[in-house]
Amino acid sequence: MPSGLTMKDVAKKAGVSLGTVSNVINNIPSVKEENRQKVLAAMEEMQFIPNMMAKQLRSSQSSIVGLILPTIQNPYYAALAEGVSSAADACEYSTMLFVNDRDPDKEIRMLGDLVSSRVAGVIIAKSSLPIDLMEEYSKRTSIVLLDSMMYSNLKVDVVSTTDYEVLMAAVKYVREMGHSRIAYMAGDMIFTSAVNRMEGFKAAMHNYKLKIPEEYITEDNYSLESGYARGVALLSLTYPPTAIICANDILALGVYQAAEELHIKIPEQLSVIGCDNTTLAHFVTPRLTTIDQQMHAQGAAAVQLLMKRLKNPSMNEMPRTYILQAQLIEKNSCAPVKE
Amino acid sequence: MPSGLTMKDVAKKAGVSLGTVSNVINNIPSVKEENRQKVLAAMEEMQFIPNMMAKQLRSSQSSIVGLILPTIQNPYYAALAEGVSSAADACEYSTMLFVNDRDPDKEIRMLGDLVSSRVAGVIIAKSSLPIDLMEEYSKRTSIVLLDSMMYSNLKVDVVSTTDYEVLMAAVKYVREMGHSRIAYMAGDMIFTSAVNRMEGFKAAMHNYKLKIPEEYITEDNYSLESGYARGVALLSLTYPPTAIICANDILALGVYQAAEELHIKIPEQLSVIGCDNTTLAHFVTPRLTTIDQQMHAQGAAAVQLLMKRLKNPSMNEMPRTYILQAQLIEKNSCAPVKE
DNA sequence: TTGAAAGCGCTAACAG
DNA sequence: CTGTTAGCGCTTTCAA
Repeated sequence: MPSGLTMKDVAKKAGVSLGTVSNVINNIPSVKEENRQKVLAAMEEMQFIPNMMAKQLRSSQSSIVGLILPTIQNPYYAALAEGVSSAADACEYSTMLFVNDRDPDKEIRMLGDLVSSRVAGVIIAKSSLPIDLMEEYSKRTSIVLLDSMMYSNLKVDVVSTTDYEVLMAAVKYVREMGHSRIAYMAGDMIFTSAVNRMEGFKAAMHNYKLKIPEEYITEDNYSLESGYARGVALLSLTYPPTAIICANDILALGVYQAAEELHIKIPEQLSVIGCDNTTLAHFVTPRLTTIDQQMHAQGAAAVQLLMKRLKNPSMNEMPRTYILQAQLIEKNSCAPVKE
Repeated sequence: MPSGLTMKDVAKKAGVSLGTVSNVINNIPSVKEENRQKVLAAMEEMQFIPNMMAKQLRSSQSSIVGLILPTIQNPYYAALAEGVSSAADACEYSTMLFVNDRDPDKEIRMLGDLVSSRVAGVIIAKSSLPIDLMEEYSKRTSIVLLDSMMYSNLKVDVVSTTDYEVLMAAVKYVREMGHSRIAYMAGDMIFTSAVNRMEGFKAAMHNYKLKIPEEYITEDNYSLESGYARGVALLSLTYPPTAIICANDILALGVYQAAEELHIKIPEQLSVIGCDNTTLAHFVTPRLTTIDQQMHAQGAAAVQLLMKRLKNPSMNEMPRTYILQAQLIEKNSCAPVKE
């Protein structure tokens, strides 16, 4: 590819100095209008496109935001990515996307690459970075974490939703439909959101003075298979739950399949609540009542947090937390208990 | 953020010259082992992370691949993005992601940004860039197009699937189940894949000497609403189709909703084929027979094409086309016609 | 208001 | 095999 013209070429053609061209490009007002026009004309004519790398190297500031995700095939992370990408775009930043496949080594390498690229900041979802590395890297770039492990005392910002509260709301929702045998299907408990949700669930059950049989709480991965297997197990109990709250929509669909197989009707005989409000929730029958995690908004919030730190580097060293309101989205998978 | 140590600092600490440090970092074999160790030790101790921007500026070669998509919330593009990202990662490239929201102006700006960043190459899905701009940009960076408008005579590489053939296969599939009233629900006809599929459909119908009533072919956007509306219209005809082939899975789900509303049973009374093999196809009842577009593989192929051009810049000026095999994925939404 | 000049951190010749 | 040096294309003083 042609290596591209430089500002020097533009300057020559416009008959001004390199500095003036720079001033025009950066909208420095002190440029004489006549010269500005000359430069603009030259740039247009030569189809000049400035070299970002040189600009960023020289000014040692980047207009790139790094984003590290476990995957992007899950609509949940896709929404996050779009939130980040569009918010960054609105601030004239670009997004560098890395998918780590839940491989901790890849996560480390990718974060290293991002630091190496001297990006403005990095947003990481579901980080499981060892705390010493997180500390190390957080000294070298601004980091915003979404639903990751707990890193106390580190200067990393955090975006999250009201996991605790919304789980309470979910319990309340089915409780008020008369349910008392309520199960919770959790995901991987190393992440903050999982922990908070679990606690919200337990607290709500406790408030209602409802017993939680040991078998009603399960922890496993987020797959359809796991949802199905756990669904079958739950529904085969002597006292099966009449409502199941799942840590994501996929698990809930696994429960749908388990229920279908056991000829248990949803929502008449079993209420199901999912989590994430993915498109899936919309397309299954019955439509799945689910918890909206506002991933798009979370992505945008993460970018905002980053921008704040960049604009004010001397900002309070304290990490900031931005908490969004998770919401129960009422659809058709829950119904009052029938006696 | 601390601006970071430089190779100069490393050189000083290791007691060697800047050049030697560079040689160590770039694995130039001529470095004396003793010095290599000293440099490595110094880098380790100082936690040195090289500055990519400087490296890329100086060597005027980037290790970034640009990716422009209409959206990433559609699993179809998410799979593509993951394919690109992971293939790029395997080649030690990073991915810069842009989501243009189907806004042509954004697409132009984003491509400009990418060229400005002097990325190694750009992969664009569903490009609708005016041909003159495409020509202009294709001179300045390597471009690989996926399912875009036709740009003849331009030096842009293309990745696609066997759209024509697979549509023929789809028709064959339902034809052999006895269907003869087969409708095709198309998408936006400015893109190559849409054109090819349509032609494949018509050719297949022609081969089977089947009539295509005018109402059986519709063109509109890819939304659920459109699928529903067109589904209702088709199924309300005096001679409604017994099989509907849709240009994507979402449309097919719209047809599901239309059928449900009209109390038409799928697949007993109506066969439906989708396209894209998104997770949705897997989760609906009955599972949707669909066409797999291999988006993940397409993404990886796009990266390969780029890599080939980079390794061999003097490569044949001819644009290359990489065609992947689309596949009909048989699930449960089609059945033989009942008389 | 502008031009000249000094680098940003790195790579790649080149001499030694 | 290593050190020195000249830039990559840009921003940013600093004088003029």
